[in-house]
This record gives sequence, structure tokens and C-alpha cells, in this order.
Amino acid sequence: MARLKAFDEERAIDAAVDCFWARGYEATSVRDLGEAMGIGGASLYNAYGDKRELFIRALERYANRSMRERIERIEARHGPRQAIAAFLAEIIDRSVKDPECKGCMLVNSALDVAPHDAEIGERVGDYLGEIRAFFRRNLEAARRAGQVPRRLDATVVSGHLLGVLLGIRVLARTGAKRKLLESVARPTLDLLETAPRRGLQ
Amino acid sequence: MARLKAFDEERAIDAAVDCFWARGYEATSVRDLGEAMGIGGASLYNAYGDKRELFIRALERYANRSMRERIERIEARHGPRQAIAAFLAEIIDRSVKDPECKGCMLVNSALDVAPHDAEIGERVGDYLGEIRAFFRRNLEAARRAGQVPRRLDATVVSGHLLGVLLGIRVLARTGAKRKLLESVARPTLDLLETAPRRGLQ
DNA sequence: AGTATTTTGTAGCGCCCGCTCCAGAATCAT
DNA sequence: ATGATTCTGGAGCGGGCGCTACAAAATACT
Repeated sequence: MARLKAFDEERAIDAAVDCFWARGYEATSVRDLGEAMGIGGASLYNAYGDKRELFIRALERYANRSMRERIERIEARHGPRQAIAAFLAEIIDRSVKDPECKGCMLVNSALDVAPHDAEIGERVGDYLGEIRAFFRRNLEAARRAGQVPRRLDATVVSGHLLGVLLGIRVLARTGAKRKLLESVARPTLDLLETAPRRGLQ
Repeated sequence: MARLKAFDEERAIDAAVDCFWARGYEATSVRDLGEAMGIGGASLYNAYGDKRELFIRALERYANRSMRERIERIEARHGPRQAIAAFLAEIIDRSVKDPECKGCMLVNSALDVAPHDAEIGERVGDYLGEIRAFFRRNLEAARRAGQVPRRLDATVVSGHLLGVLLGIRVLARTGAKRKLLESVARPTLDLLETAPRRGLQ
């Protein structure tokens, strides 16, 4: 009954994610988006409303494809303690291998967009909360399984893990070397050793 | 031999710091800056060159007044182990008490400006390096003084402390509560306990 | 084929951006 | 006072911004 869209909406959203991820919200123009998504301005506004709504869609897409996918995949393949270690290891690995040093779109948004937009700020906060919940439930499971010290407080340590993750992401965006990123994570991972055996370092 | 400037350059720079700190580089317009600094556009360009140069001056000013001042003050008043704890405690305290949730200008810049401007990126990296150097030299001093476990590696742990600090700053900008920020720091501070006595939590 | 409906490219709206030009005001030395 | 020099406010430059109006193109129904 009407003309069909000439582009794949999901593919286009992925292109928008790449733009916003690399350059941030303000620095990405609607014309940049149109070019990367392979569509004209009119189609963009027709399909997504406006730039801000497109950004929200892109953020959601990023959360699904990058964060939630990773959480599900890792939880399916690893036990609770290993899941936490694998999560940090994968973040470091991807950070080091990204020549653009884009970091994490959620972290970038948290500093760039969220403070000036309450709704987006809330969404970003929720996404970060999901990451912390991942840490927390795996910490608790690991504790029950005796994989981590019994006196370890999952509330405290899940917050700590979230902070460490964000720190890694910030340093990654500054182009830090693998060695530094691993230094950030190392003492935290040691903390999860069942016994304070050989201890800290 | 000529007309005198009608404004205090340092006061004006402080106003510029406030603007860039709260809103970031892109989102701060030259007109915003002029208004906050109490000068017109022409004077701004006459005194500081252009917006980017003003930003670099503001960043330097922030580093001197906020970061270096804190490091010097804390190192003058505390022993090495306490200096590290005091540093983190002060960051958390200031973060919680800032109603604008501005976070740290260096961290904000690291994600916002640095990736797209090599020179500013290098400067930000240098500033972060100074913070890590603060952690490192106090860790080493604390180790010599027997205030921290002997097997603790200052290179690794200084990187870890930097990451934890950045994580706290990111969360602070998202408006996190004190309890969460303290959760991020707590396990790291426990790590510095001389003995793994009552241990982790 | 004809019609209704939606998408598409283009052209351009008003606005704010970083920045500059310029005439006048303010300060010095003479 | 006069002149040299610098600072200041305002007007405005070219340009890119987010966004929209509009007519042509493309589809699905009758």
C-alpha cells in the first residue's frame, strides 16, 4: 500500500552506534549519521524521530549487542568466579585491540551526555546497574560455591568491580597499553583468590 | 603606553575552568565563556588566542589548583600510606558534596576532547601520569616503612589505584551515592593493610 | 491503469557556532 | 593637549548545525 524503506533499519542503527561511540553525541552531526547510515536526512527523521531519539535507540542497541550479549555468553560458559575474570579479561582484550580506542559507549555517554539529559542519564545508570548486578550475582554464587573468600561482601565488591571496569574503560580511551589495563584489574582479581595464599602483589 | 586590561586574567581563567568542567569542551560556546568570564569576545581572543588555547590554559589551571595542590597538601600532612587513603577519601568527599556532579575535569576531558586532539590527549595523559606517580612514590615509601605488605608491587598497584580513582570519578559524574563510591575504594584500601589480617570484605 | 500511501533526495529554513573587523574608549609618554 | 598604543563592545562574517517542506519516486491496493 506504500513505498518500502530502501534500507535495513538494524544495519543503519549499527552505523549510528559506530558514529556516536567514536565521536560522542554532540560531535556527531546528523549529516555524519546520514552518510554512515547510507540514508538522507529526511529518511532519518522519518524513521527515528530526531537525533536524540536515534541516540537513545543506538544506546539500547549497544547495550543489547555489546553488554548483554557479553554477559549472557560469559555466564553460559563460565562458573561464577571465572565469569568475573573472563569479563574483565575480555574488556581489556577488546580495548587493546581497538585501534580507534573508542572505549565503552556507556562510559563515554555517562560523562558526555548523561549529565545534561535526565532521561538518558537514567538509562545509562540502569545499564551500569545491570553490569553491577552481573558482578554481584556471580560473586554471591562464587561465595556459595566456595570459590571466593567467605567474608567477601558482594555488595561492596560488586561496586568495586564496576569502578575498576569504568577505570579500565577510561584508560582504554586514552590509548593506554595492555600492561596498564592489566595492572588495574590484577589486584582486584587477586582479591577473589580463595585464600590470601601468596597474597597481593 | 596603552590601555590596561579591565579584568583579572586568573579570575577569568577560573570562570573558564568552571564552564569547561561542567559542560565539556564542545558544549561550551565562546559566548558562554565570555559571559561567565565577564568579558566580550574580542577581549577573549585578544587575551587567549582562541577557544582551544583557552581550554588548554583552563586545563593547566585545573591541574595546578585542583590536582597538584591536593597532592602537595596531602603529602605534606600525611605519611605515605595515609596519603593514599586521604587522597581517595577527599575525592569521594568532594564528589559527593558537588551538587553539579562535575566529576574530574581531567577525566571528562580524557573521554571527550583527548581522543580527537593529540596534543590535549598527551597533556591529559601526562596529568594522569602525575597522579599515578603520586600513588607510586607513596606506595614505595610505605613499603620501605613497612606500612604495606612487602610483596606489594608498586607498579601494579599504582596503576590499580589510578583506575579505581577514574572509576570513582566516572560514577561521581553519574550522581552516584557516597556508599557506592566508598564500595569502589574499600577493597583497594584493604589491600594496603599491612597484614591480610581480618582480610577482605 | 489508477489511486492512495509512504519513502526519498534536495533544497533550504532559522539559528548558533568560532572568529574577526572596526571604531571608540582608556591608558601611557611626551 | 597630543600622539601612540592597547583594550573593549558590538556588529557581523562564513559556515555548519538540527530540522523541515516539498515534489518526485516507489510500492500495494482496487
